Amino acid sequence: MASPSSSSHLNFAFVPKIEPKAEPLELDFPISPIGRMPNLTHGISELTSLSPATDGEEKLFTEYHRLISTLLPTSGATGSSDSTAVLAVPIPDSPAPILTAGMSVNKRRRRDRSSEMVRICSLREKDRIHFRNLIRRARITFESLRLLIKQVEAREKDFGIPRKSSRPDLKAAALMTNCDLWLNRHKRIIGSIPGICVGDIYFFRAELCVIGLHGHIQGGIDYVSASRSSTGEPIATSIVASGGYEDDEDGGDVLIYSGHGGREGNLRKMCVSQKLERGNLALERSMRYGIEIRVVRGMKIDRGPNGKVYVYDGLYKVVDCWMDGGKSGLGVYKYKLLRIEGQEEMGSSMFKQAATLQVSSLSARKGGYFCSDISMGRESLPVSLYNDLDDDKDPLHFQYLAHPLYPPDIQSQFHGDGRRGCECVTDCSSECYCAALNGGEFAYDAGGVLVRGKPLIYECGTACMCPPSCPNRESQKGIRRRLEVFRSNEIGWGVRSWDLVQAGTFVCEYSGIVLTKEQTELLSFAGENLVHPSRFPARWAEWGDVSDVFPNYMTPRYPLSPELSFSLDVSRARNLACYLSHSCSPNVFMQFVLYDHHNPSFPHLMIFAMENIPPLRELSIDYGVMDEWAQKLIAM
DNA sequence: GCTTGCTCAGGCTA
DNA sequence: CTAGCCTGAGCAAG
Repeated sequence: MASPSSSSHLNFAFVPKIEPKAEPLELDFPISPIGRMPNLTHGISELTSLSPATDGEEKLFTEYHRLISTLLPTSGATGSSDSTAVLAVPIPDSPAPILTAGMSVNKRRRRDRSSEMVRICSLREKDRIHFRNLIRRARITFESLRLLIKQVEAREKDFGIPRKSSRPDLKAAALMTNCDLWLNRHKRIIGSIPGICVGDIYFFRAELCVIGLHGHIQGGIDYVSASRSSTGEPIATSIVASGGYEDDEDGGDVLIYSGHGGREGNLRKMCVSQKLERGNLALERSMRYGIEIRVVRGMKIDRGPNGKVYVYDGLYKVVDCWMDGGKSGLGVYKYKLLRIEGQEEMGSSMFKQAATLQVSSLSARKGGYFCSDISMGRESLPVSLYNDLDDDKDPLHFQYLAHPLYPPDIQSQFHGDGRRGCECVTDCSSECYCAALNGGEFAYDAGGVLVRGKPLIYECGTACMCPPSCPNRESQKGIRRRLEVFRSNEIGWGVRSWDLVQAGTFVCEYSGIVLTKEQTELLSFAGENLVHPSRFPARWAEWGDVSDVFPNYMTPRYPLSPELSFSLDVSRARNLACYLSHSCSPNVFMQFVLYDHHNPSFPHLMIFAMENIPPLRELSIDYGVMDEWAQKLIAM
């Protein structure tokens, strides 16, 4: 097996990270009961018992049945695999509703939060992956629903239907509640939650609730209530430190947190002194019993849907508690929390570290930065190269291709393909020609976020009249975040971002020299390793999948994408994408896009985020073929 | 069980 | 750009 840097032809770096596939969980990992809590009797399988989407309240559903059925992909769009037929398919007038009016929704009461406290001490690797996948699935469902609801409401607005207050985050969470899709509600987990990593980032409080990291949509202190705790005392489990109280001081490993209460309504100012009750008492009791507290920090950011992110910073212990005069002169409870040692680096400090990288020049950075831009200006932003392990500067030895290079005869065909574009002067609307190509809707929302993956996306392109700022040109605008190719012991080469990457946004294109089917066969025969677009699993289908909530949801089948037979040769020329590492639970996925020509047999390979990816976390994609390869590696 | 009060949201507007 | 207004929904407690 060739190492990433010594192979003579295929030198790209998606080699060595091998993760076993998630398997059904065995139920014997150790869980320690807390205090006088009863021993766990049911086993951890309960943690995974998500019931199917059958229950719920009719009201929310019926409202969204109707609306969403006009938007969700349907099975109605059939057509031949002939590429010219794709262009001929008109906008469906009334898509077959995926949610029929009579769909039965059994009423069942939402499950109450449990009071049984458990601590999960250690997880085997395959359990870790299993839980990670559960969390991933819940987050994708939440975000997909949120984007979908946003899209529905934007369309309503276009039709002049007024809406009072739009809170797609709350609605998404409510739909998931109705289907009993909130995680970790039937056990109160003390300490780390399986599947949630230090550094994970969220944009909405509702999302924290959905995955069970923190139980309150507004409240800062989550605790097991006194009435439900076996000792009759409230026990705190997690806090969100958003800086909402004037007395909060945040020093990273040491956190001074203010208790709640003492305020009226939504006022930020204190009105009366706080009392040692509810969450305040819970934090004090957690200190007394040595219970660890999950800490989520709210941080302001420039990007993102609401200018704010929530970062999970790991476990802390309350070490001190006192009543303070407070800046307002009123009594405020203060808690000193110390971060437990031996955890992954704090997510919030990764933000700070990444921010320093943004402003410092190459020479001012500490060792390891070899090159400030391996693309030599060919990408829209510089792509830096980092290696503090050895002298390998492999990525510098290739010609940098920001966009794929098509064979001349193929390219000449593109010009004769009779393509036309839209004639929109300002913003493209759903009436636009390009919208029709996509089945009457655009793939992206107004903010340029991919609403759901599709077999193929037609962006507005060179033949269109609309301005370059058109939202339907998202992936052709080039990379929007500072990306870095870096060397690590575990993965050989990898790619990471200096900025946080919001789920559903474009990351980069996968580039190389395009080989036709015939050339591919010839070179494969010669033993050349090539990137085969057809081998990427259809991970795009996961992005936008709301079938857990709407069982009739169908994966988009339109626009049609023919079987892809071309390949990319990245042995001579490439871009940063070929340094993406492989994972079975990837955080980015491949989406095929057309914009500069209309030949669906040769789409662009565009990479989008399927999770919110914190700064400096490695990006990983599912190469598909790796399973076989990984097995060989394991066998060696 | 139901109701009420509490809450470091988030969206919109002036 | 920010303050303020307003609706919001889960939870604990009564």
